Amino acid sequence: MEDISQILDSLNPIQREAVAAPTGHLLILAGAGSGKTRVLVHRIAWILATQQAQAYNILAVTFTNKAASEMQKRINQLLDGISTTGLWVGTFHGICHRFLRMHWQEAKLPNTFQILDSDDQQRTLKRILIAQGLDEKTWTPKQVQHFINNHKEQGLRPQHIHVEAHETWLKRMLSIYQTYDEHCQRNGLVDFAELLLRTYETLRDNDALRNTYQTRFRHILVDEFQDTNTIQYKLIQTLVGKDSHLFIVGDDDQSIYSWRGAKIENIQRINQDYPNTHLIRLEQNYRSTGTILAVANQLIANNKKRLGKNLWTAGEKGDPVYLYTAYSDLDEARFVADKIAEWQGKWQEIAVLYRTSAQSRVFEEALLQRNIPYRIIGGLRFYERAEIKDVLAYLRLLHHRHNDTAFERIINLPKRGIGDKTLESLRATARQHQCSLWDAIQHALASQQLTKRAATPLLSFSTFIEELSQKIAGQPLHEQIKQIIQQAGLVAHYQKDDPVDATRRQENLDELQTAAEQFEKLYYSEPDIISAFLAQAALEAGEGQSQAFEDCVQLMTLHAAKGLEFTLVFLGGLEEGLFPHQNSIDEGNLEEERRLCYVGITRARQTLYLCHSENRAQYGQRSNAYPSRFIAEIPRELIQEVRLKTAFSVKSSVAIDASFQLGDNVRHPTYGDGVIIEQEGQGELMRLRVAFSNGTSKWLLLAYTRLEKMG
DNA sequence: TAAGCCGAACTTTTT
DNA sequence: GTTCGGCTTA
Repeated sequence: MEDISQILDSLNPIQREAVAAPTGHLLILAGAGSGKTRVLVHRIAWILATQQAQAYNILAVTFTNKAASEMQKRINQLLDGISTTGLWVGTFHGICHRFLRMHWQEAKLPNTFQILDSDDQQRTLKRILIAQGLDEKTWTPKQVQHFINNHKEQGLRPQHIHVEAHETWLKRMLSIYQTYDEHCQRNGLVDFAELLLRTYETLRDNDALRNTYQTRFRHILVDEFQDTNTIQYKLIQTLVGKDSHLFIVGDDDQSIYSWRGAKIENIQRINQDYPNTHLIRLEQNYRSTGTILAVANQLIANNKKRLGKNLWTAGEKGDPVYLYTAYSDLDEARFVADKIAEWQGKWQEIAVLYRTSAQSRVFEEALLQRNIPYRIIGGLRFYERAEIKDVLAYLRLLHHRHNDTAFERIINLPKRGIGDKTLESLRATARQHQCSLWDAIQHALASQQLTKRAATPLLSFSTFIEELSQKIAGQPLHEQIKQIIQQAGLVAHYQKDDPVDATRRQENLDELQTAAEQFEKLYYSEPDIISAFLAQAALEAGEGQSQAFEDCVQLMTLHAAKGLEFTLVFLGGLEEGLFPHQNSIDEGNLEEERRLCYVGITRARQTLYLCHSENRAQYGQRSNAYPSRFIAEIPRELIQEVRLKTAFSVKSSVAIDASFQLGDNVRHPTYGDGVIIEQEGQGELMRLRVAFSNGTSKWLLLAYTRLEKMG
């Protein structure tokens, strides 16, 4: 590239220092909104433009597909036509998958190995547990899944785990782990954690291969390093050769995934493991107002375990941060929705953030009532939807008859009269012959031991799959999918199963065909497009819903908000027990909750509303709630409390609004709208009987209730 | 075999 | 208060 300066010109001095740093290991502590992605992208462009290395020598790792594609896109923009062929940008899992596809022999995998997603893994484990005759109450698939993934993420195989003779629980767990691994190996299945562990082990044990990659990757860039788990860090360490340079970007204050195995210690360990690492802090924030940053800084300063960092901005102080004390969760939602309704800009500039997904419902209802379009981020993703997984299971089985996971999913979908009894005998046959369930059908039919009632549907299923397989052979991917949906009669099945959901499912199936068509266009040169498509479906589960409604208020959990920014942010449910969550309080994990709050606050560009409620319905129970300690940790002078303009009674206040009269329309934070139908007593002892629109009526002591007088 | 009823659980979730 | 999964009944 002729114009190297263009890569540096748009950066501030510290960003420039990071981007143009001489080779050597670098740790960039990048605060929220400090231009983290920008620095990563410009660093890659800088390396290429100054010809320190070829694209082929660079590896850039991210945590989400979104971040990876964003980075790839921005690199291409910046380099404007200069080839980046050979550059590896992807998620840990994506990169490991690629590696294992290339080196399946060294990794001791079949070249047709399939990825087992979380759901498939759980189903597989469930079958193993049942096969071993274990009590489902004591040995839940979920618990076992957690145990296995947890150990794989620490790089531990069953034989590495020390067990004492008396530890029966652990012994049994290890034996299940072992059985599961053997099952996967036999059937060419690789779960998410295995992608990483297998790659690590292959590189560790194969000197030639390791040397090749260590020599190749002269620049290894890692984003969101505070989120790496043990095996991910080990993998990185294995890739670092004597001429490799680490460029690590992270923010210890934004580490919010310890419950998922992320080790915040990794970022603190870098200096020990690579003593010559140069540390650079990016503290200038380009996102939020001075006040919002002050609030964030003050809050996070309460954490003890920090590398330390203070965000600042050259911009304005801006609005104060608002605090609204709601009477109930409904009132909180009403307030938020009313404020949103006043908004002059685009809906998509607004986010409502909360600690738990269950909180979204009241916000949804309030927004729905006001006809404000919204979108919930997170939840079930496209390729995780049952109907999508059903079709993909057919596709899998049609191309790999011995895939038992796929087989189990669709053997009786739609209903073919093959029930648990028949299936159980098939499983037994499969175990006995050490074969797949598909082959077990042939054995079972040949042995003539089945009743006619069981044999007939099995035979027709087997014929159906064979015929469909011949029919779709050689056809394009989207056509195969179309045929599967039609021939299997899936639409009719969903219609019968749940007529209300059927339309939505149908739409998703159409979407799947479109997605397949797009995939074909993009990867037309791929030799095995079916496998590639299936792998992508597992690794990149896609968005929750289509992007059709672009301009929407965004509702999401704080975890889902990481990395995003909005002009106007509402942070709801700041209550003890909810945020910080009770479990975190009990586990003494308050610092992570505080970081989560810090993440939430730093999402806001211009205006931030903090909300808490004095009363909240949870698990169908209504109870009192107390303001979160995080509110108390923010200096009062940075906060402006919001009060209602309408007449309302104030608990323990001197002035009790006496303007309530018979017949007045009122609103109660918990019970909703109503009319005053009786009145007795005076002053603080005044009691009002209110008939609510839900049909109930209640006596309310004015001094202790929170009634609002309506127009 | 399949539909319907009842009891238990319930933070966060990417790959 | 909802959802999921297991158990019972037709």
